[in-house]
Amino acid sequence: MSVSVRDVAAAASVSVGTVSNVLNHPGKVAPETVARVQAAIEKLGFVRNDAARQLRAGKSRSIGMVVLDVGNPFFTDVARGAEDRAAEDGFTLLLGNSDEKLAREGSYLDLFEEQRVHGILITPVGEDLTRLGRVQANGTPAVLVDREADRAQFSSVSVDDVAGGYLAVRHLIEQGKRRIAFVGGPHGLRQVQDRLAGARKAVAEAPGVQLELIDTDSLSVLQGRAAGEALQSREAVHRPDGVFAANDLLAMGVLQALHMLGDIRIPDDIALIGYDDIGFASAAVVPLSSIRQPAALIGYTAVDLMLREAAAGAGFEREHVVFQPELVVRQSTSGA
Amino acid sequence: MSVSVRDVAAAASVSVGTVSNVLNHPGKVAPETVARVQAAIEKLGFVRNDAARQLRAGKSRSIGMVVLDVGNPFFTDVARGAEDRAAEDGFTLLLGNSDEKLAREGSYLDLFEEQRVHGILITPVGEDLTRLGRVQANGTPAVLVDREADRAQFSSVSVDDVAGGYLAVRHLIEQGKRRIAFVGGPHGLRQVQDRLAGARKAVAEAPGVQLELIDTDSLSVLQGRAAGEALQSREAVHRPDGVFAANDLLAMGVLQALHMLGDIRIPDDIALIGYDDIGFASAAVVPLSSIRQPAALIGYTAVDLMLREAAAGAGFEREHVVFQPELVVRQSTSGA
DNA sequence: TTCAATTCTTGAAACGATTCATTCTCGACG
DNA sequence: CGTCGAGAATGAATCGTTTCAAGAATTGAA
Repeated sequence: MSVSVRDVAAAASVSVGTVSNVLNHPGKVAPETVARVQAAIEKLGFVRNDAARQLRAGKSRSIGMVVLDVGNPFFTDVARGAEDRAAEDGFTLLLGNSDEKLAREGSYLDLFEEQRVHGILITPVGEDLTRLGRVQANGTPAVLVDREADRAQFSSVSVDDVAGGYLAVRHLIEQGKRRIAFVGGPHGLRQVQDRLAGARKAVAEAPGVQLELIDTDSLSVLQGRAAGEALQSREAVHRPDGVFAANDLLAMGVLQALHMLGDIRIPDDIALIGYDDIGFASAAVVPLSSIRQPAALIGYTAVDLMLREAAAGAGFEREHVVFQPELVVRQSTSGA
Repeated sequence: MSVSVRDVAAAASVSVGTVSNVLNHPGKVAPETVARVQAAIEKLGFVRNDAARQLRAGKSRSIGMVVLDVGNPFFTDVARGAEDRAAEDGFTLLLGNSDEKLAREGSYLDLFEEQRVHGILITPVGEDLTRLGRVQANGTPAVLVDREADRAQFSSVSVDDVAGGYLAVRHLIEQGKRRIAFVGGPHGLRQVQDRLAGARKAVAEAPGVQLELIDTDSLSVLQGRAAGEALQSREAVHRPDGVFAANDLLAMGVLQALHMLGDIRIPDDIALIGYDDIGFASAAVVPLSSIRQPAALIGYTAVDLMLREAAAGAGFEREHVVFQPELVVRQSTSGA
């Protein structure tokens, strides 16, 4: 059914080895032979069988990536950066979506292992990285994205989320806000923990400022809207006057709820700041203040580290790149 | 280096065939043997080599999908639906991003062919589908997504874009708008052509209404912003009073430009409507009217058709599912 | 004319899982 | 007591590509 090198070899009256050389080391083959083989390939419509190729090579030309949420523009931006770097070296990016679920994350890791992927980029759902450690021990380099852990074991590319949380809440406090609410969850996510830790730090430095936690099940617009509705249904005096959402999707949900259902003024009654600075943040009902992370660069760098680790082999010194987040002020916190 | 069935077989004192049976047809193996083999698998940390598996099987358990823009939530929603359907049958979705570029589309098709993918879902960049036809002829079913073509050759799942364009512009006209501008491009994209055709139809029905075309290089927020800035810099009398953008990203860009840079009132001075009804549309500065498409369902259905075609084999009667778009009115066209 | 040095080409041996025709083991039944 | 058959297990052959040691052909120098 499918055309193989054998068929091409026969059609061009050469050996299979020569066909393979034309494909992979054309310099080693006489020009006219190359032409003849290529004509045969063209004529027969030969397409390399990647499975056989990989079987022989022992490793694939793909890189596996698992993100928390493909619906979040932040992660698609990271993936884009990763894809760019991968393409530079002829690698393909396989993108998996864990949806913040351990089970889905696990099944992508299974898949990637079975595919003998060249390396793995992952934003892990939980704290437990033993599974990933095992993969790594078997020779597949893994790089943590947007998350730092056990520095000796995994390379990582991250942004200082504690600093980001601090920036966000300090900014709210500087705007005169005193009753701050942190909207986010699940708390198993390191991003959530760190951003909250930064928030706590900023609050601790400012006497008289209170911090309230409003938990969500995930970092989605829907969850944000639910949180916003909860706030909106409270009596005005019991509402916070500043809200820090763990990411922009949540923030946009909160914004929708507050703005559309209620008569709450933003930022006068409640100031709102998000995290990630996704492209849509600036186009929101009230343009959203946020903490910017260099998404594409994170992805690019992660693949870079991974490829370096793969090339270096066993005794590789793990690297850790930490970017600094940046405060972006828009109308949702600054009425002017 | 890597553990193979052979190693497992040796460790469990059985033959390789038995190990394979434990993996694939556990019913054919005596329970105690299954246990022994599984213990060996566990102990050695055996992971199936997918390349070898595929080589033998001749086809992979993956489905390839090429979309125009992963940054567009519409397509990630479609992909999500596709992934769901694929997962139901144990397939994996490989997601490629053509970025509206023929070259990138081509390299994904190459990749998918080499991977002997089970089937292909694609929103093609251009008009020329001969390449895709060849792939299809080689036994890999291809389903067109959000695009209908040569009905005998490819199955397709689409939305009636002409109807959608018609709905959008008729709505603008009903709001009393008379000088309509269509923002979109490149015109090589069928989506753009059809939506424009619908717009033309609506304009043709309404005496005295003019249609102006504002071309863009792609369907992105950035391009939309450029178009919006161009409009904004015109003298008021030369501006359109209704704008139909070929998708929501463009519309949001236009909105940003008009709203932030200028003193143009929306919808009073200019009414604006987009297409796709992405989640962010309702959270825009001015909540955006749009044409809704059942994104996830489109993806789900596309995989469904593809799997049916793959199962049926050669003499398969192509199917064509066409969904109807729906007008969603928000403040950007209806001041109330 | 011969020999050495290049430059090309060859074809068998891997890679690792799956398949399938065979062989082996029991137990039941006549 | 011999035979038959179901249930288990076996292992060689296979998928299609790449690699690599070895052979063939060509060139130039002596």
